[in-house]
Amino acid sequence: MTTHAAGPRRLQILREASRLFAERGFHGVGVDEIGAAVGISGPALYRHFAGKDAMLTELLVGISSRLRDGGEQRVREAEEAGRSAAEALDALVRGHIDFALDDRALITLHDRELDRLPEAERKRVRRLQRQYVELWVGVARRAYGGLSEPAARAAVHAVFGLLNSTPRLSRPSALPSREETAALLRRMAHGALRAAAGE
Amino acid sequence: MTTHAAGPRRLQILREASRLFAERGFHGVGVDEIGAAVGISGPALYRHFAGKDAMLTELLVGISSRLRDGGEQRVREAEEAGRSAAEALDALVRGHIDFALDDRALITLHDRELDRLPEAERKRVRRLQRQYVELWVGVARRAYGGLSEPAARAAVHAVFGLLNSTPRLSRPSALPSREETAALLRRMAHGALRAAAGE
DNA sequence: CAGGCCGGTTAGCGAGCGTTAACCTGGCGG
DNA sequence: CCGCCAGGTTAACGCTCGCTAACCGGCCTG
Repeated sequence: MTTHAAGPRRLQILREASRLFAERGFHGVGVDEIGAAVGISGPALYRHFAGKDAMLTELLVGISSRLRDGGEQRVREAEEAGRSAAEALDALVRGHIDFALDDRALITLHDRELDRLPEAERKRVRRLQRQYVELWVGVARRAYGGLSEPAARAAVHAVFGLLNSTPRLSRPSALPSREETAALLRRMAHGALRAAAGE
Repeated sequence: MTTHAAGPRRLQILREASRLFAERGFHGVGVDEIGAAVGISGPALYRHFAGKDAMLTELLVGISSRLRDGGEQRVREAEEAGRSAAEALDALVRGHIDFALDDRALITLHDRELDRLPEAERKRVRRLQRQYVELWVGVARRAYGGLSEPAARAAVHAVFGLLNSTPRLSRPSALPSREETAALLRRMAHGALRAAAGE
């Protein structure tokens, strides 16, 4: 079969691989290094993954799915509770911030290494990403009046860039506490969206 | 000597190299490809550059210098004309937007491939980047009252993420016109900064 | 207690990479 | 007219990389 079974080793490998890929880029990390990071060496990885590409694929598909599924769930919950579109949008913002602050390496990979995937998998990831964007675009347009669809899409991309900026900071120690950072990003995201809609 | 002379060929190579590096990553592009992109093949590049690393170095040092120098000039001009800190900040925003929209490939490299530089050059580029950030931080804190220095730094990084988001769009054709995009980004940047300062 | 399989090991292969070497050519200055 | 040099060429080298092959020990099962 083409897929391997699950297991704690597998997860450990994925965690270390995501860290290394984020630090030095997909092509900049060798399989021996990934193996060494989990205490085994080199070709033993092939007992768990079909190859180096398969690791990146699994990481990117995983993160895109989690983003989209988490987003859809938050919006659904807000709607079922009868909350406003503005509140649903805030739920999306908070969810994305949690993700960006807790899984910095994955966020980095997510918008940096997509082009290193083989064609078929790349399409799959792009589809998930597009669905996530469209979810935001819909909610944002309902929350703010004067947003055309192209403008909303550009604005959403810009907000993603804003929210994903923290992983790029060289020393995270230079940041305020996690809660302060989250609050700051949340305020900025809403400020940016409000301004995009033209006050 | 270690440096090569200037020349149109050199610039042509740098332009194509930046495009290719941005598309597929530094490690994902071979020297033969870069050569082919300018109509010569492979090792002929070594008549113009000491090596592949030297091309990336020159690109990153160049862009970081242009950003910092351009920013300092704008702030200086604003101060000499007696304009407010808010206006100086707007000048920084506009300048950065022009850069992001006109040199998309370079902006991408700038925050994606820094780690592929040899240690010495990387320090040099980081120093330029830090100076640019500090320029923004100073102006932003003068323009808005309630911004602590760590918060201002995080906010500035976030705004960079926002402004640099457009190159990541798969098809730029999905964007509004250049002027509309610039205006949108400008509004969003100021909205985000205002919100960071706490209204 | 025998056997299979799970998850390791080391050795090695084949391709691709950046780089160097050796050679060539056309234009320009003395 | 001669020689030099700038700017190309192709061949080849050495290294690194992803991956496969061959082998092996421990544990669980029949």
